[in-house]
Amino acid sequence: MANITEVAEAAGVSISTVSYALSGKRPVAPDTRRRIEAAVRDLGYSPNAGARMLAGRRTQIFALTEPLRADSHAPTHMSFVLATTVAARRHDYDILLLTDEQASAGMSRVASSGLVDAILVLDVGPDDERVPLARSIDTPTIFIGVPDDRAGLVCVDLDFEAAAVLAVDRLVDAGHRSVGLIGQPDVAYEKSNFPPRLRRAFEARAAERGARAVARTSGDRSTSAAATRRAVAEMLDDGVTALAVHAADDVHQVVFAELAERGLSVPDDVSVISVAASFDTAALPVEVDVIPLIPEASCDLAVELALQSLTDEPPEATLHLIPPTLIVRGSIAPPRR
Amino acid sequence: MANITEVAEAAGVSISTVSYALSGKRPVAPDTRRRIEAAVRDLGYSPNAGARMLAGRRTQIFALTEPLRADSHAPTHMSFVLATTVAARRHDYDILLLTDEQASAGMSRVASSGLVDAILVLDVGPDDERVPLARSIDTPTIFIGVPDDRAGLVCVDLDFEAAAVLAVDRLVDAGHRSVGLIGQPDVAYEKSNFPPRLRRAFEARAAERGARAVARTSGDRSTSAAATRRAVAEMLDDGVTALAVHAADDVHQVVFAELAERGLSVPDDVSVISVAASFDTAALPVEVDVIPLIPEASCDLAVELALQSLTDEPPEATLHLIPPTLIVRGSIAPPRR
DNA sequence: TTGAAAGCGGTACCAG
DNA sequence: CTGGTACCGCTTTCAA
Repeated sequence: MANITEVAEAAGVSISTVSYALSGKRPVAPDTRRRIEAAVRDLGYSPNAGARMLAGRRTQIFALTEPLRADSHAPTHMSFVLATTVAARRHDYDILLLTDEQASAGMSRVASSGLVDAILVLDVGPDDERVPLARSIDTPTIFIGVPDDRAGLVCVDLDFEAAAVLAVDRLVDAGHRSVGLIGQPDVAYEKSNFPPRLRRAFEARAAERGARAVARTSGDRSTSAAATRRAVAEMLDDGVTALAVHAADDVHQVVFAELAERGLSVPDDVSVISVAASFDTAALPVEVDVIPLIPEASCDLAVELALQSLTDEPPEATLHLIPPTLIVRGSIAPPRR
Repeated sequence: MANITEVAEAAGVSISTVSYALSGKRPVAPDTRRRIEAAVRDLGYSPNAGARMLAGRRTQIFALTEPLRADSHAPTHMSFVLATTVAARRHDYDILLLTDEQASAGMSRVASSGLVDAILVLDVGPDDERVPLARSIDTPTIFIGVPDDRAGLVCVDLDFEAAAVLAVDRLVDAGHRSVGLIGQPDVAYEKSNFPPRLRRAFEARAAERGARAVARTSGDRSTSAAATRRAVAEMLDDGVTALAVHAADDVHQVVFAELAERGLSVPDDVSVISVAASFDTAALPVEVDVIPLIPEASCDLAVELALQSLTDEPPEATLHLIPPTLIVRGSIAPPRR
């Protein structure tokens, strides 16, 4: 824990020169710089965080609020937390994790103490308590996800509507006239905003294209396997020839298991497309076309926006949509009959 | 973002009085205190974090290093992260999350910049790179989990050996002479330290008690269902009459599914005990005796130790074991024949 | 019971 | 290209 004075002495320069050599905000003679760098290395110096926060204008810390509710899907949430952390580190930022049930308390605390430069909000609910709070504090706040009322907020998200449209179009273009959507667990349609957004767009696009759409959730967490099997079975009996799956890893597994048990192969008997999956679909037992939800994409953008909001040209307070992409792996074919 | 000077002016006192009124480190006259508190409220004041870190001796931040590897079991890790955060908040501490692949870099950075008061280490591997680093920095470090070489380290963990002994004793006391252990996924036996510890103790205790022990892993992550079914089947065919399960939620589900398919009921045909489960076993389809691994217990203790290491009586650099507890739900009975 | 003032360790302005 | 120094906002002696 050496300090800047010791570095300056060791290098035989003033502390301001050390500061400038490190920040690069002023030119420093090459060999002066070398001496300083050597001293820094020898002493294992890194600038005191508190002093920096106080004197400079930046804390180099972002808060990340993520309720981590028990009913949330852990792997998905972890990917987002991880992606955010990695993105932040790339810009020399650390992540302070706020998980308090009363997320608002944490947010106001870090905001009013100036502990963080910006706040990133994960797991955004339709009627999120963090929304009004974000409007009341002066620490820039970026939402990764979209609340119902997003007026005045900076939000980032995959364009779920466009993803649904893309999925429907792929299936209808291949000739399917009756398409099914295996959705998220029931609870997700209340606690989150994107599942209904995707489902609505799915149904609307199907209607536009003159196809029939059947949507089912994947039940509740503990009985999702059974509910999913039933949904798949009923859809197939109902004449559905193509499935879009908007769900976690395990639900995909169950869908394929059910198809296999019925002796149906993909894509010859049934077409399948995975929509907004945030896990690694390449590890599934069947090669499946996918419109992925890439946590890195959302989180990278969110971090960029957070950084930008610290400049004199803050980002527009609007929804920043990430266009969906399609990875083709051959799970879509024309319907059998 | 008012500062202490504004509060002092508003209350008509000096800044030192404000400071003392807030910290309580010096008696303040009742009505002086009231005026200060009013000013604090009116101005929405909370002390600047950077200034506090610089002037005081505490940052009120703990770092939490958690690799968040892709092959790690997300729900389990999330419980630990959450439990740590909650425990820390109870003592007015925030958590800075370090997930870098090169976990060491993050640790040295926060240590040498004085960003955090202590470091909490999660997901500890047998030969963890954070072990030598912890020895080289002067920021107190607490391991939640145990590396192979723990000399000089403060570690916290469930007493897995005692848990195994307790499980074996329960089963043997009930009359079982041949007991099986359905273990963690293969990878856990390389990447972690506790699965082999538990297994060794299980086998050793069985031998001591004159019982036969059969241990199997739950295969690799993607094929764990099949591997688990096979393990259960083979054990039963092999004369095992009681199963100890040391694995995640899904593996438990598979075990019960396999037993049900064979028409075996718990505990009449087979006894089962869950060992070191960190999820909610009450939600399982069968009421099962459990020796739980309680993340809150480990994390609370770790936070206590972290706090204590900031005092002049730091905790002993040793393994702080948490004694196992048994919850009886009626899944153990004497063997059938 | 209260106040004045010396740091804590940087940043960045003002000089040279 | 480099040095001196006034802050940043708080904690904590030292005095009164």
